Amino acid sequence: MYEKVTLKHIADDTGLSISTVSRALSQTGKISSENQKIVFESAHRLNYPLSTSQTPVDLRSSINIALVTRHYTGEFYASLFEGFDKSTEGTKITMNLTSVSHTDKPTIQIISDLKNSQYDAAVIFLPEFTAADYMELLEFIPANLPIVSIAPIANPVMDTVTFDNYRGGYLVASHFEERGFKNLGIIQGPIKHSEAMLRKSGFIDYIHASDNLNLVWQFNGDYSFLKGKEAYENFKHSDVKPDAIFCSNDGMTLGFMHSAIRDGVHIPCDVAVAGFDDLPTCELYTPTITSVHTPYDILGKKTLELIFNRLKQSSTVQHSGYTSLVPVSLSVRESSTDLSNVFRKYYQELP
Amino acid sequence: MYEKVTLKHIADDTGLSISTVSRALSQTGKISSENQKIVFESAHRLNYPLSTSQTPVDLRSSINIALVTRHYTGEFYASLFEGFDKSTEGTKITMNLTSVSHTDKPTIQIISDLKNSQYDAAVIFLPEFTAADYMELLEFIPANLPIVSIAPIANPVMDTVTFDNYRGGYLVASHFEERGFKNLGIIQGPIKHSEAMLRKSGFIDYIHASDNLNLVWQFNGDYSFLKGKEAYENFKHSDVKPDAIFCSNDGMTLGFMHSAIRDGVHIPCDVAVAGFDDLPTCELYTPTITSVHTPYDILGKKTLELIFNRLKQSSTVQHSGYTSLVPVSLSVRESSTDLSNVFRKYYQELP
DNA sequence: AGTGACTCTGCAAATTTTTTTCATTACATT
DNA sequence: AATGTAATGAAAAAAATTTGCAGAGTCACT
Repeated sequence: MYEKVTLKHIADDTGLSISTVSRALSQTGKISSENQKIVFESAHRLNYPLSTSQTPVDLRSSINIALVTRHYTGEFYASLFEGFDKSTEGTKITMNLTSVSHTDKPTIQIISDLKNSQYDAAVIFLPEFTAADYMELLEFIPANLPIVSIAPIANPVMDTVTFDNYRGGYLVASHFEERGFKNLGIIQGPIKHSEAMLRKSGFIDYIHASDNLNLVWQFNGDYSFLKGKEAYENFKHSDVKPDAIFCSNDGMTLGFMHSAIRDGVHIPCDVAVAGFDDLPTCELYTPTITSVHTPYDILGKKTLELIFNRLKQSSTVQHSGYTSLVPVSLSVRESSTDLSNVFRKYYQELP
Repeated sequence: MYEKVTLKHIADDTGLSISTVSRALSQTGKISSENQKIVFESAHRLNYPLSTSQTPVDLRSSINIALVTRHYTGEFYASLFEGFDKSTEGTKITMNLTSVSHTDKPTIQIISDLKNSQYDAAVIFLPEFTAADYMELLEFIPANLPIVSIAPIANPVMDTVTFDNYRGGYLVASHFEERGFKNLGIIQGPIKHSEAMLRKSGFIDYIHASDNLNLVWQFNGDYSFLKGKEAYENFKHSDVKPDAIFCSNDGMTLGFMHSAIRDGVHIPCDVAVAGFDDLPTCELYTPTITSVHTPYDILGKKTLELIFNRLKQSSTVQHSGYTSLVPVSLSVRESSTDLSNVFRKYYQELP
């Protein structure tokens, strides 16, 4: 059995009197800020039961933020988390990855419970959430738990920080034009995902605005590797073949290329390819893959700034629905540029 | 300002008397187990300040376990976390990924602090930790915070659950022999990592025990993609060339293959390759990559079992240094088997 | 140097919260 | 029906926390 921790313990620990400790913890004025800091530090160290957020933000030794997502396999989530983690560098913020995949509890319940598990705020990435889900979430979460979404929604009901998906698609089309491709194709993401539609729109809008480009092939994907392979089969049997294809995410890019290469299709000579997400694999694959680069560390930095400000104001939480877009860029690689003989030799002298 | 939550609130909430609530929370006998459960549930819901682990394990609504690692980029960590998360399915355990990378705090400090952040236990994966580090860690961590390591150590001072790395290397050599390869090579991992040495030993011991096999080439790596590329350069200029190479992890496998393919080397015809970790990429690469499969979900399940038992005993924590090995298998793919013309066509008709 | 306004602190009293004692009830066993 | 046991609430006791008050510094101004 643990002995109960009381003000007396903290008083002994800090050398102050019980009254001073009490005043420090209950924040009823008349206390020097140094001593207040000392008392909170001691209270935390001795494990005095303080309900969450009883400690003012600037006196905390650390701020805990949960990153809530659904799936985890693959590089995408590793990159996402790494970006957030990197952006906590030099701050007293601690990021934690929390799962909503392998559990019976409803997602909204999990997020609401964060408050009781010493979390100060939550970043949610749940692209499959509908407007109704968001509304329900807003109702249930504790009022003093700031939440920021990093998945775009058509009609944002809470603060959102997300990549400029529209511009990503736009950049790809522009790059294809620059490279001299004329007939373009797209493997789009799930229709219900807002960001998939934005990527598509950016791509198509550029094509329509240009005199040189035509959209000649389209395929509905779901972001999975296997759908990418399916897309290739569709492409293979299509009458009109695009010169260049924009895949809405790298998972499908990899699937498409995997099948294509096995079929003797040369990328980019036969068909050029560009993806979205710029996963580490893009640089490691053969050929290396052109992809829209999404700087997770900047996304993280922006998001944490937003949360930090929200925590400081503390008072009323407004889920204003303000969206902030993080710019993306294009990492141009071999899969969309003319190859300077890189693979000419490859497998040539085989029997 | 939040109103302070007292026993009275819980009494009103549950319909019980203050005395009963007090008895339930302080666990001084004479209380029915149903009511105790009800009281704890209510206390949690109303956010009554309970210092961590004041609630007995079987009455908790959830158990929080932290997975502490250093790096995060790449699929390896995503797979690791996914495995753990999967193994919490159907339990009331919640896993969280915690970083020790991007922070000024010393690692040991972070782990010690977990107790204060409502964590009930920790799983640590810190391959670079030395015996001295582990000893120091054991001294500093709170006595009632069970810790299990999932990185092998030569002389384990705390409970360890890890893959059978030795057997992994052994399996690869055995597979190479079966395939008819004679002269083998190895790109080994960092000498300071215990598991890297085990992988190497398993591989080499099999070779020595066999009459058909010779070890003709060796390279010291560090698990990075770039070292894999370096390894290829070394291989390229080496006089004796192995028929088949075991790369101690998939990062280096990818680096080696990347350079080799660009140099017109055919894998597996010119040189066969097998890796370790069986990352998702192994199946997506061209050619697909043979690799030692490490079942993270089973590792997770084993680890969580261990922790759960430890939490139930609660009393004295013994860091017994008991090691438990999770079996690995070999995922055989194209990079080490004779290719049935898969790439014959590829790039053949280029000018 | 003296004065007053101010802040911060500790002691002790006041108040609140929690624990314990004790009587009562319900229910099972003999 | 008598006895024993466990669980509970009311009230008393104990413990913990907050508050009133006085004193000690500090600082600006005379």
